[in-house]
Amino acid sequence: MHPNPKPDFFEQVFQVVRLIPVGRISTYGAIARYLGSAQSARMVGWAMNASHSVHPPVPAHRVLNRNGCLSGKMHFAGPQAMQSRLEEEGVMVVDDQVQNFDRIFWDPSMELLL
DNA sequence: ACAATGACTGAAT
DNA sequence: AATTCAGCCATTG
Repeated sequence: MHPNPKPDFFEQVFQVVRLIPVGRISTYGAIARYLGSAQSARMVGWAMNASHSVHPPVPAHRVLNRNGCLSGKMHFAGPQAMQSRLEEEGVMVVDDQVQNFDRIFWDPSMELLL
């Protein structure tokens, strides 16, 4: 990879995602909003796409779209990798949709007041 | 430098 | 309630 011209945004995304507790999930939009770019949800997704080779690891499987569905599962090692990881953490997934979405939703701008 | 793309979202239909 | 439209902006061709 080339030197980081502006890795700030990605790095901030990684930081926040790493704070999502086990057994909880968040969304692209919520993270984007927390970072001040409410309309940059797509960039959060793009950051996740780049998060595989990042250290320390980023729990990208805990980031879903606003409907609570595993929109990014295709980008993991296997087609079921994302769901498996979530289920290992106690998150129930049915038909690519997380269950009890409202209950386990972790919103950084609400939970992570600074 | 311009056009297209995407792990999205909120508004409009 | 479900589907479509249009913005969003970093990255890539």
